[in-house]
Amino acid sequence: MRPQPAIECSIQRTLDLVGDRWTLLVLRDLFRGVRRFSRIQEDLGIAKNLLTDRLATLVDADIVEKVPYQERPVRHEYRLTEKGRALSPALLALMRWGDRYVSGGLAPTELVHDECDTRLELQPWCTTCNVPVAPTDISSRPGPGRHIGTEDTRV
Amino acid sequence: MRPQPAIECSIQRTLDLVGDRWTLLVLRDLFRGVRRFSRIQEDLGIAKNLLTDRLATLVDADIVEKVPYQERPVRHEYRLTEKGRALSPALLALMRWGDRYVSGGLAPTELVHDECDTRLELQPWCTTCNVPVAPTDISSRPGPGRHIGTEDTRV
DNA sequence: CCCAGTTGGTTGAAAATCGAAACTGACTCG
DNA sequence: CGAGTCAGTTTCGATTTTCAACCAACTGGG
Repeated sequence: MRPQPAIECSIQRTLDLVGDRWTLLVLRDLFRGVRRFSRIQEDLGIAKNLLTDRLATLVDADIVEKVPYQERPVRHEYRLTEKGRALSPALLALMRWGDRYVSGGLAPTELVHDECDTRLELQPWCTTCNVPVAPTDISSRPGPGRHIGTEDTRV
Repeated sequence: MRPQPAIECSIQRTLDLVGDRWTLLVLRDLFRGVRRFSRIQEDLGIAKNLLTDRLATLVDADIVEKVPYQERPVRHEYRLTEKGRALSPALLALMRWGDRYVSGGLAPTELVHDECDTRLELQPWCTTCNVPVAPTDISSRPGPGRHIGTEDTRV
């Protein structure tokens, strides 16, 4: 799919799967509970052949599963797998960025914590210290999955 | 750019700006410190005319700025603006997802907490309860920036 | 001065992808 | 029986992307 493969980078690998113009929007709809072919198609205005194709790719990648919601005629809906649900931080991050920089700070939709009804933020979280981490307290280093050439990794 | 506009959603608005096959990869390179036209072009294997076009769009959107790094001949490099840097949580989230689900848990690059040197996670965080929030404990509701129709917002 | 090389592009044609609309097939409901 | 729904598939013209060639402004070497 990607022309010059080579680079070992999880961002690239992720975008190879979900980084086209429609896929993340399809996933957003699934997160929102819009799970049926025709509803997604209507909602996004995506061409049906493309939706067919994108859903098949997502099912292949085990990000989405196709489950029957009725017999005769057999009809399916598309549900996020655990792998698919794990994309929620990415979608949330894109949404919060859009809220702030494209929608002028006025969120069209807010995501809230069920228990206390406050709007969610997205933060880097240290599982050892059990605290949120500010951008200034972050460093990067090559991991076990292979090194990528860098010059200046600081933003 | 989007065929059926209508829907008021910050994810869609964000993806209208950065949601094509190359733009997020270009931004990743800028985060990594790869800032010059030819270096980005080589690194990604993107066609030059597309890179020209994508960079111009990013500059237009004030996500990237073009700054001269030498006179005679005048040569420019591309740098993230504050708006561009604010996309880091989104790229981080995509990276962590790729680490876990595409790279088999072996991160090519890790981001670590300076103080304790452990790898960071990126999680929705409730600033009221002061706890990380699982996807299943999230609801959505219309915000001040306009309503979008929803049925069942549960994941 | 001339020549090769680097950087940051532009141009144009071929190939791949996308979008809109028409069509299909399995079934239900009246 | 006929109309309608859902989930697609097929077709084909329009748009995008890729690939390769070209260009302009300058540098440094001889």
